[in-house]
Amino acid sequence: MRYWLFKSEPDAWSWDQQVAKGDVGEEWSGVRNYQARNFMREMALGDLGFFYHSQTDKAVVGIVEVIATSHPDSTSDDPRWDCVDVKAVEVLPRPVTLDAIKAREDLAKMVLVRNSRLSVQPVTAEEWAIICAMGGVESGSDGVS
DNA sequence: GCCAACGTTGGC
DNA sequence: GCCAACGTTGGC
Repeated sequence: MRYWLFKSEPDAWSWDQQVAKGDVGEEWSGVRNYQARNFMREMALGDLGFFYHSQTDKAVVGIVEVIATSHPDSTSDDPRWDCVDVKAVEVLPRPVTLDAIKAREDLAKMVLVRNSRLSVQPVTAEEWAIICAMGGVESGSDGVS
């Protein structure tokens, strides 16, 4: 079981829209970057990810779960592009801002900090636990089914 | 709205 | 296969 981070502009696809989809979830479509696509191809059912709002928010706002492994992106005719499906699992009681993340020594190596442009990225178990704690998520690394 | 960083494209 | 040009992303 691995951890990830999905980045979205709230204007394009917001956490609220994700929540509104419920357990049906939604394709994480529109990724046109090989690195990001390759990470999605590595994802397994039940993997968890942070939902990050870029631009106006710049904060981790929720947790999603992978509910379909990599498949062709329905929004592209180009067979190169795949994506997974995710569903909203839990909102962060307190969103964790980019500023707060950057302020922490133990999160300095996060991809979010180091390569801000990558839209789908891996998160270590340590980083996951720290951000869950910062966000006020009780369950942390387990039990969010 | 600007600009830096980065990825992709296309000419050679 | 290199590299310049260009487009896009995202923080500020």
